[in-house]
Amino acid sequence: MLTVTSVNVNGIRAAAKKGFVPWLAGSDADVVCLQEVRAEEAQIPDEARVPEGWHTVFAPAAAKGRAGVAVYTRREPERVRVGFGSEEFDTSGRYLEVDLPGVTVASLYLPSGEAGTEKQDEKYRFMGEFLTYLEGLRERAAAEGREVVVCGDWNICHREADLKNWKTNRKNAGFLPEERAWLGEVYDRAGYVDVVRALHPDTEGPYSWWSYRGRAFDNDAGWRIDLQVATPGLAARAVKAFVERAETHPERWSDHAPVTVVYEAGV
Amino acid sequence: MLTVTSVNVNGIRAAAKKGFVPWLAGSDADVVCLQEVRAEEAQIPDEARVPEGWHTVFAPAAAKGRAGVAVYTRREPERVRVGFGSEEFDTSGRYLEVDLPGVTVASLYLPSGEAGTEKQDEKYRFMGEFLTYLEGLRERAAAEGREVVVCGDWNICHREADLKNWKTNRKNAGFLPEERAWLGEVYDRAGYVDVVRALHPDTEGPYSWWSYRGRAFDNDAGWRIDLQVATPGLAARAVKAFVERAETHPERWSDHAPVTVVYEAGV
DNA sequence: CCTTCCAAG
DNA sequence: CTTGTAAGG
Repeated sequence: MLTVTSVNVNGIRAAAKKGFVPWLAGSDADVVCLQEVRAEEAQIPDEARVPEGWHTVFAPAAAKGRAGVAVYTRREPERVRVGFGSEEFDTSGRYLEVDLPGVTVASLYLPSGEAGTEKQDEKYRFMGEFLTYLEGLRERAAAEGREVVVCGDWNICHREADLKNWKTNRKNAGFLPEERAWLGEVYDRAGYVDVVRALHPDTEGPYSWWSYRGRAFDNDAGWRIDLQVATPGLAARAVKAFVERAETHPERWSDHAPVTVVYEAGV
Repeated sequence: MLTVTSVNVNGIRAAAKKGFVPWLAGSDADVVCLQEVRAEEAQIPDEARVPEGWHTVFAPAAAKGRAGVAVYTRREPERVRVGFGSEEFDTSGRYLEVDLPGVTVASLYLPSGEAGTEKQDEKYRFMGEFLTYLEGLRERAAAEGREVVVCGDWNICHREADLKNWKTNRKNAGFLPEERAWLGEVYDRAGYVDVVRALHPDTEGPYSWWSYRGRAFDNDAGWRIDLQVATPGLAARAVKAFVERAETHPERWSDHAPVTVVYEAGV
């Protein structure tokens, strides 16, 4: 049994003031992947940086207050790798991998982009390099007999069922045709599986992000952009998946909600 | 009878959320001079911008979110003047004058400075130009038979009794020998009177500003930098002066407290 | 320590 | 609308 949670904390310092720490203390997960930590390790309060019972590794961005990913594990990782071999992105606080027995777990924070701007070009550059990396990762993992799951904020919805207002967002970053096609490549060409969608093929959402603007959260006008993208062998072991909307964290300590998957032990 | 209050609000938008509006509603003053408004008029909520029963005039700074002075009066002013004829400072949101029958009331926000930096040079430039202006103002007012009071945050303490920690602040902006000497010139050469000190010659303070850092307020480690500097004829009419420390505005909607003087009617 | 700004999301 | 940063105080 392996329980993995992914959550974009939107600033761990702000989240720590609003309920992240008790949420983590109550979590049953074996691994928690964080995105948008937005702090250097030294700036994070102890309760969040070295919580009782967890090993934590951080990959902050070179730019202060930006991006930053982390992985919290109950057992110490066998190995830790920062970045994915990209000159442009390895110091941008967007990718971190840890090896646990038989499985590699990654925390990814893909650039959010903005249609028609240089930020979108950057997102496309990241996507290009990262897809190549994912293919190699799957091959290496297969050769070693290990599974992989890339958790994180992918900042892309694949299908209409993945966001409430898909019609009005067809020209917005996160649901552009090129982005959707790319995510299709991650599944069809690189051979990964969107675990939550595989378990819930016919549901709207479940959304994991709601804008702070307007009444997005109250209207459940959300996006399913926080994904667990796994190798088929691991995906086949997924027995349960859920998103913690307001019910379980009513304090709303982030604009994203935690996405959890329970993976069975053997095959 | 003329009651005049001066207060540095440290951002009128923040102050308005913390109690400035009810404080104003409960004020007995005829004139209230504000400093550090830190907003353009359009950004100020109505309750603070056009409060019931007041006429308000604003002199914002060209730089957004900086400085800014205002004068609130119960009767409409006869005339309003922004700045004091300085090319460098007239758009800096630091000086505003209104003429009321027989008396000119000004709201001043003197640069705070920082010892040994360009900011201190700017403060000295302001002080130089402003002293010249004050001399001319007193002469013109005398010729017209009018009195003058320049209310505001002067950002200088004249004497040791004007700040709690005078020993440790002798090399800090606000209590530098040159600044203290300059305030002496305002009194001795330009002929103005520090009204609150004239009424309370032998008291420590009363302080009107306490840093937000550390426990300055709780320890009453304050500075008396918010002054009413008047022509001798008006100063002679002052019958009462007080600073509203925590007692009367426990919400602490600014790091400064209002300084009020009651001036008798005739001479 | 607090209030603005701005960029980013 | 919220998070950081930075400057200013």
